[in-house]
Amino acid sequence: MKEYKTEEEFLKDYNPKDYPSFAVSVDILVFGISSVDDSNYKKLDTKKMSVLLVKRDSFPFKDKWCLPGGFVLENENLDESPVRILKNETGLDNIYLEQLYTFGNPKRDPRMRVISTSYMALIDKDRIIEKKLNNNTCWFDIVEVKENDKNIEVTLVNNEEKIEFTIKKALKELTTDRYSFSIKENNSLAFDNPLVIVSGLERLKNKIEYTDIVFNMMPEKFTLGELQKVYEVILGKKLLDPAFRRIIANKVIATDEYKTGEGHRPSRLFKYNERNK
Amino acid sequence: MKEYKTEEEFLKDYNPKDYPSFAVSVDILVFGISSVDDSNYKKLDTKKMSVLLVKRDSFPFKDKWCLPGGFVLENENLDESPVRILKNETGLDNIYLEQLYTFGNPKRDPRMRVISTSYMALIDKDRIIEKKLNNNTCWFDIVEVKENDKNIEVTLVNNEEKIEFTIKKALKELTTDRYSFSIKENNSLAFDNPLVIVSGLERLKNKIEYTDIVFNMMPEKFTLGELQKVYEVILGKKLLDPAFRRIIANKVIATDEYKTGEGHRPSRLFKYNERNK
DNA sequence: TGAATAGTGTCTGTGAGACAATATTAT
DNA sequence: ATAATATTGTCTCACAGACACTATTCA
Repeated sequence: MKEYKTEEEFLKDYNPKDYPSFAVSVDILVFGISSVDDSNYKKLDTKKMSVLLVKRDSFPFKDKWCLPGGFVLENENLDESPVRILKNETGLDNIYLEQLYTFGNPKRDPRMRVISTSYMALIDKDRIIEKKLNNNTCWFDIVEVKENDKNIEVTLVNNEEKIEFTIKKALKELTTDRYSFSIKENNSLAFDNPLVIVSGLERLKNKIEYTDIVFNMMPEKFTLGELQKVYEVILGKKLLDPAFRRIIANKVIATDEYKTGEGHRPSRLFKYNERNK
Repeated sequence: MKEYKTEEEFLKDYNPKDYPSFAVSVDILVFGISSVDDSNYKKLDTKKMSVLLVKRDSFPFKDKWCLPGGFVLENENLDESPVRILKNETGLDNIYLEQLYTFGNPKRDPRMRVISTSYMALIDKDRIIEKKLNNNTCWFDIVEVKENDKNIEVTLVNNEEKIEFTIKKALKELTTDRYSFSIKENNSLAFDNPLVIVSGLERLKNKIEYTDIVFNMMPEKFTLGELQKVYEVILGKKLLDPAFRRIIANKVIATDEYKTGEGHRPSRLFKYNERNK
């Protein structure tokens, strides 16, 4: 092996082709919260959470749905790649993004060896509803997440289609960590996208409890009832009013405005309290 | 654009060179807990946490210390790469590993474009102390982690050397997430390794509270005093005995054995209670 | 015997769960 | 008036922090 005196000298001789080469892609799991009108004028709108999916128009996985995503560019910072792709594919800009997990199964993509880093994006879907999505891009509502010791079953629907998949939970052998996930049933989604969705759901459920992440999914002003409904959708359970109000008390600031015309007592509008802690 | 009828047909024509190519590497942050003999025969051994570092013998970053790691192989699952590398570089086998974060700054490595996924490994260092490490591999004790609103300062030492670095904490602009980290001062470590170390310290601190991860760093049988000292080293603060015992009460099972000969009342040995929840 | 840790008892304050009660609106 | 949500009050229970006390060993 040749000896080099300086780093410059070494780099001049260096040949990148000596190392295995991979394509690197990102998958973006976009969660959006939106309102569902209730027919009863007295009832509050309910909230639902949706995932943004793209219909693949080319191989591999042609005609299956997949998460928005794409390849990282040659001189692009990994963390900036999802920002660019989200803007291109969906027109969405200035959005909360966080890295989830990097998947690197050699058989992930039949074309070539791909390493894929997944990101989770959170938005208030009502706020961007007017933006036109590409016509191969579509919101799917998360209508059911059934979890027990062994499996997680997820059901997504849009106007015409229904997507279902099942994830198998397994305790890792050696470790005392949480569960590891593997895909058990999946007919509609490309790649290992079901794993990404489940990881994101878990991450969101956890982080809503100890961060202020939820306010990325809220409009600027909101009632506590609305905020509570968002918590309930994400956590998948009802919360008691007084307990909820205690929890979020110092995360919000009251405004002077009220939301009226709802067929019942008007409720005060609140804002996110950014200076919290 | 040519139209393909089947996936097979498409794949035959497909040329991987159409996509930017990256090298993919893993960095492994190995945390080990070990005992420090106290000169006073009556005092309990204290515990310390150490990080495994390797001295680089080639460019880039020649003669700097870095985390064990290497390139992912062509047909290797990403998550299996750190297992192989750990075994080769250190002889360590059957170890708790979890993925931390994937770093992909284009200037990370002067040789070429590299994406690097970091993993955290946890071990009971006393249990493997007899294994001979390569002579360019060395444990550094984490002797100080000073954190305030703006910075995290970390000091590592081995017998001869002292490594210090400072990480700058910044609130992300858009997001309401936790802090984002950047390197402020670093003279001794290669690549972005200081970021990996700090991420791991944070992850460990968090997870020790809501998982059983700590038992990966314990011998099979241990006293509650020892376990408490490990918590204290990781959390960086003293804990009160009764509170601690309440917390870990259903994570451990008492054995019939006692640890004696310590110059004070013997203490019962406990085991990890695996069937917990 | 004394230093040191092991292990337990218990008081207090905080905070979540639960339920009740009151307030206010649009139809 | 009524249905529906908004908002607050408060009781109880679980649990963490804090401190005190007892137990036991070995040089």
